[in-house]
Amino acid sequence: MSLATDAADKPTLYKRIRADIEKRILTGEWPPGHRIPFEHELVARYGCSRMTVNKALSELAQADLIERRRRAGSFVRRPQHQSAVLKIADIRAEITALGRSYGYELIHRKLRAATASDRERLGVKKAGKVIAIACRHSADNVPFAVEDRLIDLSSVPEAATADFVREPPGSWLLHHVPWTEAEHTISAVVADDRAAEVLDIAIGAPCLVIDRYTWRGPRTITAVRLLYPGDSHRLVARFKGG
Amino acid sequence: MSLATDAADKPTLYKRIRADIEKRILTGEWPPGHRIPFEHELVARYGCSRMTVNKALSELAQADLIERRRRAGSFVRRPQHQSAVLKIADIRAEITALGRSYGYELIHRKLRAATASDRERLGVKKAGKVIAIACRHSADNVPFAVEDRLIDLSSVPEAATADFVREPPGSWLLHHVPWTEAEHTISAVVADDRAAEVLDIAIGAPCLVIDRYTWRGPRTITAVRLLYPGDSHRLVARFKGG
DNA sequence: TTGACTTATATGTCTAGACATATAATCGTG
DNA sequence: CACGATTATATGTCTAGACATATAAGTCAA
Repeated sequence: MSLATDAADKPTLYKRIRADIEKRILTGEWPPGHRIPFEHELVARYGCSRMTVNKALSELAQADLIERRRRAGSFVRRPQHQSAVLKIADIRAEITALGRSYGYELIHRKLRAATASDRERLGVKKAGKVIAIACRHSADNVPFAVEDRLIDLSSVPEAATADFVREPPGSWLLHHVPWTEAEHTISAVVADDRAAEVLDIAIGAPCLVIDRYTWRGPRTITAVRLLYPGDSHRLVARFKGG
Repeated sequence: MSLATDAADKPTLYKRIRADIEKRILTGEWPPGHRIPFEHELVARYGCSRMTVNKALSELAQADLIERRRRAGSFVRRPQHQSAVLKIADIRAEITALGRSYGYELIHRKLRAATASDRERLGVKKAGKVIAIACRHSADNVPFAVEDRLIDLSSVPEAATADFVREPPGSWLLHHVPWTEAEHTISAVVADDRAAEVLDIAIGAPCLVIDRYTWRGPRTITAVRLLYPGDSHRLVARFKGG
């Protein structure tokens, strides 16, 4: 028999320290505001060097589980209910993850000079060209979401050469634009006649709306509105405690 | 003069290394998949020890900006659009932050033995007592949200002694229960007659729903449903890039 | 009491090494 | 060519120190 004696091969020491402290916080044994043992105390308790406990504490601080204050010590932070991690999966991934077949359909694609309302929606001042796209995503041939998108061509000139007939613009952008930042706004509306027709639902049915605004550095990339039938779609946000 | 040659007191070295790399990723100079210089190369470039560049790279890895692979190197990860930080503020804080006056009203509070549907909603198997609460939050005396909550008394026995007449249950729990985890589910519905009456909106108006399920370790704490008039409330989730 | 000054101390950062370990790449062999 | 064994190497973890620095706490004078 090899050397895996008991539980799994123990993780590294700093991870064990980190997990020990995390457990005491999670169970409430060390409530918010509680002062965690000083580094030199943990050094004594675990018989290791200060750098090792420092690494454990630094990671806990980066995860917002504790707060470190010079000369004072490290303290358990109070839970941040107001901050949760929202998973907004790529639509294709979301549908295939459910074991359903993904379908995509371009409704229209238009290249045009940015109108005033385009500029407002993209948050840019200068005139320029944009691509306006409407398309539909479906699962097992049932409409799943309708997408309404604007791409700023001055930020993504390559987009002019893509026709978006086979590949959804979201996936195309993901593969052609480097790292981006994004902001999502979630709201609820009732389906108007156009949405009702495209999604094959009743006029007045509740819909979940995600408006996603994406940019890189100071440059706007794209603004997109996704409309989901309210009874078939939910967003799940999980609080991240480490 | 010491060795701080140019600009202001530069941040610490590892932070500068981290920022340098981050910038190249953000601008797209190093696209997803690109191999970041090896630690020993960065050591040479910055003239520091390996621990210093290791700390910079470890933090970038913890922030999911890069991926580290033994023997292979460190690589820029592709943007994780599917993960965003959702701010779900405390309702009182949210309203007062808008400069409006906060109002709270208890509609009913009932202590009872858990019914089958209570147990299902809380995700517990054993019978026990619960508190069921309905209340309303308002801004400048206009209904803002209606709250429907279940508290598991076997997890939070002290809740039996709180009347929730002045203090909303969310805020009470925040101050009486240690660290918790939570899961939020967001969906859209139309107002039924009861919701329409409490929120003073039309029947059939769109509403945003947040279902929050909170627990600590294995113990369920509370399940709450918040219903917001769809035209007056939005959730904002910002992509966290580090 | 209050404000200015001093001191003690916990964290923040860094070094120049060390050994461990996973794995990409290479080499041999059937 | 296929596949197993070997090797090289980049990262992972750790040490025993060092000095820097912010700041809580104490000291002292106005």
